Amino acid sequence: MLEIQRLRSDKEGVLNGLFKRNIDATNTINEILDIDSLWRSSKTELESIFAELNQLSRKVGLLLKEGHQEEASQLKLETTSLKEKETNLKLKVEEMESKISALLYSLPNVPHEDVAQGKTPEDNEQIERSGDFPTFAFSASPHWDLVKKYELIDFELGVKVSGAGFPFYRGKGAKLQRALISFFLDEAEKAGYEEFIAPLLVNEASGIGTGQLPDKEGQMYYSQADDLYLIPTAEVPLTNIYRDVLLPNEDFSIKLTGYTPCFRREAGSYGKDVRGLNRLHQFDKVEIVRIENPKNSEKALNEMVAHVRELLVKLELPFRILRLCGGDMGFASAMTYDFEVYSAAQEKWLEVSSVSRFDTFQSNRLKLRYKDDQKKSHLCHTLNGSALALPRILAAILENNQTQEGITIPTILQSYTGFSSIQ
RNA sequence: GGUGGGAUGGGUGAGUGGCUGAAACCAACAGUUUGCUAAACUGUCGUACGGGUAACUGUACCGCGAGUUCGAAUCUCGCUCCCACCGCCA
Repeated sequence: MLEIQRLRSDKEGVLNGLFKRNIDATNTINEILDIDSLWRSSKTELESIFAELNQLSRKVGLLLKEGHQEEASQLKLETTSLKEKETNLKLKVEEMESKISALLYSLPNVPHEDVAQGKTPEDNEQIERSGDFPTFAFSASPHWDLVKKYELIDFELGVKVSGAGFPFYRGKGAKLQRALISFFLDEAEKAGYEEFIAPLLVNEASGIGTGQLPDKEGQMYYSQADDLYLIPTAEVPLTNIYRDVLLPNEDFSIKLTGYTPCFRREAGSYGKDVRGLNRLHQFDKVEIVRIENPKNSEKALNEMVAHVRELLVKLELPFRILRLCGGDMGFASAMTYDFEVYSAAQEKWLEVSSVSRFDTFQSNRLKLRYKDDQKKSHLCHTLNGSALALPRILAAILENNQTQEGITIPTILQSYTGFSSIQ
């Protein structure tokens, strides 16, 4: 949620920023500011009524103590009209407050100044492209054929037991999955992130904290009997550790990581894009999360990008890094880098990581703050990124490393898998 | 699922209708003392919003939401969460 102070002080900047998302928020912001100024004057008036009532009550108390019954009941009468005014005004103030917050919740984050305007993925800026595309002397198979051939993943079995998008990993497929998770966690640990095993179901407050709720509840699985949501990413439980937290000083850098399954309903997609491992209802992911002083968040973002980049280099996968344009960024993000690996048989780029800074957008909802040297509190910055999402990595490894004899496991993973190829 | 008990500031914990935003202690921070450390002493020590250049000031907040009352941390009702014991279960 944007800070209302920001709208008050820099309306033009916010409007221009949102324009990069192709959103014209002029009406919304004007409405917010109109209500806000009315709210402030009403609030002041309401508080002065409270002050008056408080004084009267105090006087009544004193009078009664001294035994002046008559004068006390006189004063009591005076409060009735005040209380009536109070009730009406209070109602109005509350109405304004909920209107303002509903409008504020509807606004996405303002893109960082370096983010380009744009509408579609075509408008994303390529920052880097690395690694060579593999070439094959035979006709390369897509991963959904490979996993069948080598009995690594069983989609049909998943359909039987759960439904489409819930595959079984089996044998060396399961082992490879486990190897990737361990590798990613170990790398994160080396980079200074503390590992967590997080709850997979979260409450409503957590969903609101990281921006999934309200609005995007359709994307999450929901257990009605318990009023809990299945996490779409570890970002939700990990970041919400710091909901309602006031850090005692300005010297902090919090780095968290965790592996979790992720659950996404992802309604409305079909076709080749969702085939095989490309889009699942349940998938595995290692996430990295950071809570930073605003002055360090740019540095933190760069470190995270470098970290994810290094993972892809070690896995020997051809990849490219994109800085998303305004129109392609997520609701809460101020800047996002997407990582895509090239999957050689499908002959296309697959998104495997998204690294974002949210600035104060999440922390404002989370009420996550720190105290500066002057003991004033400020909102922290939050960041997160996938490091990495497993299925498409697996798809790319399988497709890119296939030979006519089998699939070669990337060297870095071999100590984790215990085998160097899949026949 | 059943039966009890509880929820007060960073922590422990006092407070059952009126200068109580809240005692006391601990922790923390600053200072004095000290060769250093420790101890001792002194002081500071919640958050949010509004007004004010500022000093400051008004209001709200004692799990959440209603209610009673001139006045609620304190009384009433509803809800949530936590703890203990029993049952069930990995």
